Amino acid sequence: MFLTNLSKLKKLSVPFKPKLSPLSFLSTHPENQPHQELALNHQQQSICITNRSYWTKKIHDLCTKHRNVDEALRLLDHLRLRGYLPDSLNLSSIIHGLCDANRFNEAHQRLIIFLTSLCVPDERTCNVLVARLLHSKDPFRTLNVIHRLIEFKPEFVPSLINYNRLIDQFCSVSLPNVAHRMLYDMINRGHCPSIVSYTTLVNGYCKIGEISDAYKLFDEMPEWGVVPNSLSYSLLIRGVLRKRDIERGTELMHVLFQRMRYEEDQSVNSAAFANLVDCLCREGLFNEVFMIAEEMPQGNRVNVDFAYGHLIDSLYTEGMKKVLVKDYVSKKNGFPALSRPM
DNA sequence: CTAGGGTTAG
Repeated sequence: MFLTNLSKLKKLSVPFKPKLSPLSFLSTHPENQPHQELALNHQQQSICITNRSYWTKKIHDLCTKHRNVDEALRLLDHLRLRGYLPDSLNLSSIIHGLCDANRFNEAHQRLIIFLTSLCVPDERTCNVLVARLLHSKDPFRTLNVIHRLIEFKPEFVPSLINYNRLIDQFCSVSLPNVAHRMLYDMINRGHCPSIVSYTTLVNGYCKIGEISDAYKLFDEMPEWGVVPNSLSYSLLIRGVLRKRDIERGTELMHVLFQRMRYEEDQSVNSAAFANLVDCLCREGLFNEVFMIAEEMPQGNRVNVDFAYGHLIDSLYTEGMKKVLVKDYVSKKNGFPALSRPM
C-alpha cells in the first residue's frame, strides 16, 4: 500500500516540478507561457482596448483554435475592467465555444448575462445561437432564452426550423401540450406552420396515446394550407396500432398508400414505409407485413430495394426478439437450454 | 477579402 502510494506520489510530482521552478517566471517567450497567464501577458497589456478587431480575434481564437473558453472569459473580464464593451461577435464566440465544449447550461446562462448587459445580437445571430442551444435537448432552458431574447429585442422571431425543433423536443419529453403552445406561439409571431411542425406534433400526441388530439391536428392543418403527407399518416397509424385499434389502423393504411401515390418527396415515402413496417412487426401483425411483401401496395413510390431490405430487416429483428423471449421463458420454467449441435 | 454562423418529422 505504502509503496504504491509513494510511487504514485513520485510519479505525480514530476510534471509539477517545472512549474514550481522560479526560472519559469523568467520566460518571456509567449509559447512558454501557460494559458492561464495569457490574460496578463505584458505585451497585451500595452495593446489599447480600442483595438477591437485585435481583441475580437483573440477571443475568437481562444474559443476555436485553443478550445479554451475559460481563458476567453477571463480575458473578457479583464478587458471589461479596462472599459471594453463586449459586442455580439464576442458573445457569439463565447456561446459557440461553450456549446462546442458541451457546456450547455453555462451557454444558456451566459447568453442571458450578455443580454442583461445590453449586448443584443442581430436577428440572424440570435437564430444561429438558438440553433446551437437546441443541441442541449433542454427545451425549457432554450425556450427561456428565447423569451429573454424577445424581451430585449421585441421584433425577434425565432426561425421556423428552430420552432419545429423546439416542438420536437417538447414532444420527446412527453409534453405535446407544451409543444402545441409553441405552434400557436409561432403563428402569433407571424409564421405559417409547416408539415414538419404538424407531423412532429401528431407523433408527439400519439407517443403518449392521445390519439384523438392527433386526429384533431389533421382537421387543423388545412387552416394553414398544410396537407398531411405520407409520414403524417404513418405516424398516426403507429399510434392507432399501439392502442390495438387494428380496424382503424388497416383503414388508415389504405389512406396512406393512396397518399404515397402523389407524394413528391420520395424520402418521405421511404420514411413512412419504414415506420409502417416497423410498427406492424412490433405489434405482431405479420399477416399485414406479408401482405405488403406480396402485393407491394406502395408500388414504385418507394425504392424497391429499400422496401425489401426494410421488410427483411424488420422481420428479422422482431423474429429474433421473439426467439429470445421464447428462450427466456423456457429457461424460467425450468426447461433445459436448447442443446447446440457440436 | 469587414470578422462568424445552423437546418427540423422518421
